[in-house]
Amino acid sequence: MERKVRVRFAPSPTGPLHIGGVRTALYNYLFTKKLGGDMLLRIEDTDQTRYVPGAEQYIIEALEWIGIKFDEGVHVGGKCAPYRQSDRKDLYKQYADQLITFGWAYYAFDTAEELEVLRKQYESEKKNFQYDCNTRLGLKNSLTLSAEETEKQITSGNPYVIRFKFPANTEILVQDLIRGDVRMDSNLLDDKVLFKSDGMPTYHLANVVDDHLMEISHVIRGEEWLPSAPLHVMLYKAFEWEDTMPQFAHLPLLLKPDGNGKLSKRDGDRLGFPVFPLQWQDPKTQEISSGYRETGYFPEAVVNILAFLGWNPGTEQEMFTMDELIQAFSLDRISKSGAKFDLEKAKWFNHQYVLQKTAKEIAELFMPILKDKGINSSMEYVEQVCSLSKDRVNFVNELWEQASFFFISPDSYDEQVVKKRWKEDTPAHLQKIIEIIGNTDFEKQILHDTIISYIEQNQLNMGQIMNCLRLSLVGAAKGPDLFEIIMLIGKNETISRITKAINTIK
RNA sequence: GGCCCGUUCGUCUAGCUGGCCCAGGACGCUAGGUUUUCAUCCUAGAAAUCAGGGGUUCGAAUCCCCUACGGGCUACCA
Repeated sequence: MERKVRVRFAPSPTGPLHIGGVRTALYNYLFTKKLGGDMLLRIEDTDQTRYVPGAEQYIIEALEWIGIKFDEGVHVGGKCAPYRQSDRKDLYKQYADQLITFGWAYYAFDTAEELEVLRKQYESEKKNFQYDCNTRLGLKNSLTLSAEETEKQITSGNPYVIRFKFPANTEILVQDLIRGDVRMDSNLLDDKVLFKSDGMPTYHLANVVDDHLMEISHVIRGEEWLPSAPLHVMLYKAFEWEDTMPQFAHLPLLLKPDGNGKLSKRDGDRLGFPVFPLQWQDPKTQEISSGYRETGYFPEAVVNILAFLGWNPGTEQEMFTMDELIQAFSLDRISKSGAKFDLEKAKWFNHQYVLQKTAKEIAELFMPILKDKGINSSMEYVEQVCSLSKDRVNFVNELWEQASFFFISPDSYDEQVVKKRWKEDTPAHLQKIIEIIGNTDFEKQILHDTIISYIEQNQLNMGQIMNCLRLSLVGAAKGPDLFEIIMLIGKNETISRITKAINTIK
């Protein structure tokens, strides 16, 4: 049976979406679009205690920035609406009840405190407590209580949860598109809570019910879900939805570049690179975490970086547009082991995109930064500056550091260069050059030739004069072609800067 | 502790159906070249005894087993 490909990205609004989540969304997107399928955004907010205001909006904005388009979802609607689990709350109970009716689940009345005591007790005996087929018969639930007692507990308003009843002695097979067949022994699995005492389903129930109702064909998610995949498989079986059970693909995790462990939200800016797509301010602590967007990464670059963290096309091509990625993507080229984020490579990718963009595109992004610095240059001028300088930076916001001299005369001069190049007779020669510039046609080639011939005629050291001239105009030994700079800043400014240098240095 | 997943240059990885691999590419690094500067760019180089040990085989990074290490999960969180 050919089924329409439908995937979903289903984050919890517990804070800013972390970059690993963005990658998961991206892989889902690439996969489904390659196959002409649908992409849905579902918000899994079944844990009211962890709800963070603004997080949902953040997720939507981040995904939009990165360039992932949704066919259905909280923000765009669709035939399976609503797409927010809290708005679907009333829907889940009947499914939990259905499971109970058919003996796949049971009510449990043990309080969190009671279970905690049990866990402590087991721990002190170096054992591990688990609510499972070995222990459930000794606990307070509808399996051990009589029907009347169970009924009484429920009607009297005592809090209860609904747990999945894992069958004993069963081997559960999870067929993973990335990892192959994974088998687990049902005796080792615990009876997970499906329905909480607050009337909300847990992830496991809501996830399976919604994926079924939304006709999801493939579940592509992080590897942290692999251990609970057997439960999900069993739920499909219990609901008799096996025919349309989605195929699973568990993605390798994104690891911390230093040390070990998976990259977490907590890592923040400790590692020198953002872990969030967009900047985020914690509504409670006001603490700000940097984002890729604000740091200066292009969304295309982030997509390219993320795509290569755990996947590769099998060719030598490294630069990919979103469309190219969609064409090239396939699940079987995803690696199995976790990937560490490489900051240097990330910068290199961004640099490649700076290179690719036109001076005009870069200028448009540089303009606001200039405004911030109090510079009011024309677009034409900024564009020319960018055309000369953009290849030298990884990020647009590094342009100021690299090209500020195009806008303001240097206030200081690199001491190293002064020490090495600025000699007794330098001012006199520069004075001559001022004259040359003043009296020669203000044209790049002519100016160049005239100054060079001056140097040659006087048998001067080329580097000496040229470097001092550069020092006067730029303030340091950096920047593009000297004559390009002169042409751009103009005759008067050039002369005034040289004069200023002569009067200032030494 | 238990269960599950993983392990090729510092990093991302190619290699998956065994010989073309004394392991290829990219980032980074080093050295040259271009640029009279810096950066870009170009070229070259160092860099993995394919986690270790056993098999299978004429032949293994590639197949099997064991061990070690790393990671994930083990909540009325997702």
